[in-house]
Amino acid sequence: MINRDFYTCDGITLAKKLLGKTLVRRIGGDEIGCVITETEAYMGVIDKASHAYGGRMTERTKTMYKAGGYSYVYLIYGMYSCMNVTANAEGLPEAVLIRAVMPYTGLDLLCENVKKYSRRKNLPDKFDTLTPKDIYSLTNGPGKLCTAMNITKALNGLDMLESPDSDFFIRDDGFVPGEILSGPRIGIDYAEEDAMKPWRFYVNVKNGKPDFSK
DNA sequence: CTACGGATTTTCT
DNA sequence: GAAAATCCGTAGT
Repeated sequence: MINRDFYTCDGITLAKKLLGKTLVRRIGGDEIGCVITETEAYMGVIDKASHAYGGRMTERTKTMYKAGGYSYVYLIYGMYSCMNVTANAEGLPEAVLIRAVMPYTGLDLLCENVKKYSRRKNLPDKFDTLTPKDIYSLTNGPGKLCTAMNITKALNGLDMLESPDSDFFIRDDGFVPGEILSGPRIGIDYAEEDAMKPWRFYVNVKNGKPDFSK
């Protein structure tokens, strides 16, 4: 089982370690499990792209200052949630944004959520005929994966360590990434010199099939 | 394939 | 009052 030490490292290290781990959401006794394929590191007070740049401490950002392994969920552009995991020790506001996942368990429930909460109009009537590429397109963005897994601000600040009564946590199901690629982070043009830093990490995904061995 | 605008509301200045 | 760690449909190449 993943323990606290796993999260007690800098954000860049954690962003790479989270690739291949399973984000688990339980709703009404059913489980949705999605394997993480893309992450971004936000490096706290020294990172102009970070909400906590310069030590900013507001109602929103205070959960970033928690110890490693807690959820940081916030609303972006008025309509989408973004899911992060805090990194490093308490008082160091580093975090890892989860940018994309691959649906693994609970696909039916996941598809129900997309139908209920997504603004997409061109959804197929029958989800059981979806190709791997179609399925991956339901969760290949930070807002999309939160819609599909019904992750909202109500889940902000929760401990992501696995426990029997938790309905939101991270688990190791044994997926091992192949080559880990990296590049600049997305949507942070305002961050000046930090906008170029290669702090986005991802595995290659071909036709909806990520580069994992198990 | 790329480019653009609209949706929508919390958060911070 | 403006910006925001985004997504989706439409139009153009």
